[in-house]
Amino acid sequence: MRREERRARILACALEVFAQKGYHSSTVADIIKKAAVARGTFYLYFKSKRSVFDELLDDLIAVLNSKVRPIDASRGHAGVVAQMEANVDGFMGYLLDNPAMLRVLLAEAVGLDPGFDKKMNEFYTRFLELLERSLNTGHVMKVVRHLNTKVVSLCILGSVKEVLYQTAMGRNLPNRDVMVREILNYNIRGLMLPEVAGMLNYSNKKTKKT
Amino acid sequence: MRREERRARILACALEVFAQKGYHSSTVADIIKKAAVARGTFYLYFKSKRSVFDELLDDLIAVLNSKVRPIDASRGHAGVVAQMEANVDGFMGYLLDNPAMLRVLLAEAVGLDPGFDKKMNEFYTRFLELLERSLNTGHVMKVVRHLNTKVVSLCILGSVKEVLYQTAMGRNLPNRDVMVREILNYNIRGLMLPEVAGMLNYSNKKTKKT
Amino acid sequence: MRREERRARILACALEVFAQKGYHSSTVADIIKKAAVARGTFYLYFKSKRSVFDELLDDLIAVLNSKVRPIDASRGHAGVVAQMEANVDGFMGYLLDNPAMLRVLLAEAVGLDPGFDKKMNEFYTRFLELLERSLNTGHVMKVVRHLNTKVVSLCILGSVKEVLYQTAMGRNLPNRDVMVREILNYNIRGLMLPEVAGMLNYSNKKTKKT
Amino acid sequence: MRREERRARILACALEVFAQKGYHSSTVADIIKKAAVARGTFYLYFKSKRSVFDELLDDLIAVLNSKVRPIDASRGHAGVVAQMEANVDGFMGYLLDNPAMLRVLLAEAVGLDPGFDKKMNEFYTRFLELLERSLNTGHVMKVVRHLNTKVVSLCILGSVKEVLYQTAMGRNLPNRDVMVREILNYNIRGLMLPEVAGMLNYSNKKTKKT
DNA sequence: GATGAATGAGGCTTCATTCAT
DNA sequence: CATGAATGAAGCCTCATTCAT
Repeated sequence: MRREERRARILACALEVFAQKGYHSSTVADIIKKAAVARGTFYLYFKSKRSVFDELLDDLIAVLNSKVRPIDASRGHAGVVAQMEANVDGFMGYLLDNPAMLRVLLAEAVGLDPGFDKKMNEFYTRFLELLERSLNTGHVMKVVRHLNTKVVSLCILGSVKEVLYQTAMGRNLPNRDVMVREILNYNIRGLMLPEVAGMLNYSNKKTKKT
Repeated sequence: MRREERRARILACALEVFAQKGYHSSTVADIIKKAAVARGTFYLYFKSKRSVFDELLDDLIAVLNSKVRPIDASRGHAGVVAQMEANVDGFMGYLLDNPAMLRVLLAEAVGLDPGFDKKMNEFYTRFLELLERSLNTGHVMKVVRHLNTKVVSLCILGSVKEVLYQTAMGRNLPNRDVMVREILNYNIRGLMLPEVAGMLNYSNKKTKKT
Repeated sequence: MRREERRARILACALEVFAQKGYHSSTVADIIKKAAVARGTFYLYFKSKRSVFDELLDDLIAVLNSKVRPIDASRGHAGVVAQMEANVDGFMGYLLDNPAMLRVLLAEAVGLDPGFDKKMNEFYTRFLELLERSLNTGHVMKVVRHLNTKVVSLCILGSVKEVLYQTAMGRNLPNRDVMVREILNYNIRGLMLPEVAGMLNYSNKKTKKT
Repeated sequence: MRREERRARILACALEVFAQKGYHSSTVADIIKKAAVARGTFYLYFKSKRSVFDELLDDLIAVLNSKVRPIDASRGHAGVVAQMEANVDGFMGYLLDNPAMLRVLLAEAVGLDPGFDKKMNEFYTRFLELLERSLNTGHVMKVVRHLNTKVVSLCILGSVKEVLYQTAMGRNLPNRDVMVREILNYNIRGLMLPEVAGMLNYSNKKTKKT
């Protein structure tokens, strides 16, 4: 009991420190100072500085994975949108409520080293597969237009990530509800008025390239 | 002349090293080894390891800034799309042709330290302002639907960045033309078939929140 | 307790090293080798190589300051001489008993950098003010002849310093008692026989200059 | 001709630089910048940074040696004083007219390394021998009182050096004439009024020591 | 378990000197 | 001769990790 508390305290303090100073600039000294434990104690609970970050990221990934569910297209259009909303809202909500986690995920865990890159890659892959599956289902159900699921899944992911990333970096943005609604509308409808978009047949145009 | 070559060689090698190992894991030793120059030579051309990265990033930012132009909505719908394509293609094209730059921008320069964060923030701010202006113009010209320009600009930026980011991380994706086309279509039209999207009036729904 | 011992050990070894090789030629490697501690240990106790020297000098200055007291002329001629002797003997005694300190003060701390120069300047200023005050008092008490206290204070200080300095540089000199006695007599009486000195009225001569 | 000029220019600039920043803080870059010659040129004229300092010091020592002559006591008391004055004035005058030399001699060349220490030692030894000889002669001629020539020679040297040293360190002092006169009076007469000094028989007292 | 002192590998930078043009 | 680019040895300091108490 005591043991788990101590461990959790260190973990929580490490999160704060990493979020504030970044992984590389954070020292074990920073963490133990904030956690008010001795240096040796830190290594009693964790193998290394790196393993603490690892665990934080693993926990975060597990939580986020639980926030997103594949979309069941059989429940009608409104149902699809509701599920999309639930996913975006769940994912964003958790991170916006935990700004330290947000920073760690989108700023500090990026480009750290090949090991982390792999972990992040797997994490995103799960989301992307889920998105692709949802898009495919949607297409079959005549809800989603014809599109390249691989690329568009990335676009969807990117639209959510960027809003969160810029939030983490301190950009001044509307509140959560507005952000979620705008992201969903953007994803559902794109940018243009339907009558204009309908006039374009960009998708059939031959794109010339260098 | 010789002088500039030497400098460029070191810069290029540093770019490779940074792209491969990340800023923090890269050492001056790595760079000079790759460039086959002596340690002192490095410091003859650059003030510090940090200043090399700085310069690489500044150069990259300058190039990318030149690749993107605000959209002139007065040239008709097709013109707008062509300009969007030119922007996306120019931006992505340069980075896809320079994978090391791509990695540095989207993976290695993220969360490095407050100084770099500021620089990146300014860089993205310029793009976002440009996007916002374009969206506003488009809205006035009755091309772009009613939307929150701040949030949607981030979505647009994010959709491009994520495709590039995952490319940099080695995800297997279609070729450049397909990616550009899909990104544009995604941005113009969103995900859903127009008839379906038209049935939804999500934007008017009251979103409840915790 | 152990902690202070360790610190003192490093400090003592650093003193030896500085005395032997001079500040600039001494490396942290030299110090830790002599102290038989690891590199990191050194920095556990001291901020930098410079700070060790700083501390040695500060300690030395504090000790030396305590060795010298202003002269109370009210205790008669013999009393004045006794106080002069106590001062010279206390000052010289400590340094002659600590040859490393002696070398550091008079050889290694000279012309190191503006920061040290300032410290040394303050140190000497305290002595000089004390000397000036004593000379003034002595003059009022009709013990000390008419003289320029500023210049003569320097002369007194210099006579002591030079004897110590040359001792530090290895010049073969008489033992401490003889040195103290000779310095005192020199300061009290000057060089010449009183009857000769009395015949001169040099101080009234007009000195011509280029 | 040209060759000697260039050499002299470098030497002069090096002197300025050494005087201003000290030997260790001065870099070859500083010197060549001030002299406006190329790096390679510097090494065309001098073997090393160290050898420049060496030469400066050697030159200075030669000049100073020429300024001081042994005292011929046969010319009467006034003559002795005149010769003392000539020596002190010559020595001090040159250094006060060349503040850079002054700083180099008394601040920068102190405790540099064993090689310089040796050179300085030889330099001072010459002076001290000269002083000792003069004192001995003076004693024989019944001009100088009974004293320990070794120690008192150091005192004399020290009184001059300290005044110069503190001048070099920027202490505010009277003009040259006053300084010379005060130093001479101090050396001839000591501190005390003759009648007081005469009452003391300090030199016969037994000095007790630890 | 808990502590915190000790460790030492490893990184960045400086600068006197050399050498090809 | 003059130049200045190139060199690399050497020094300082940090900080993750270990270990004796």
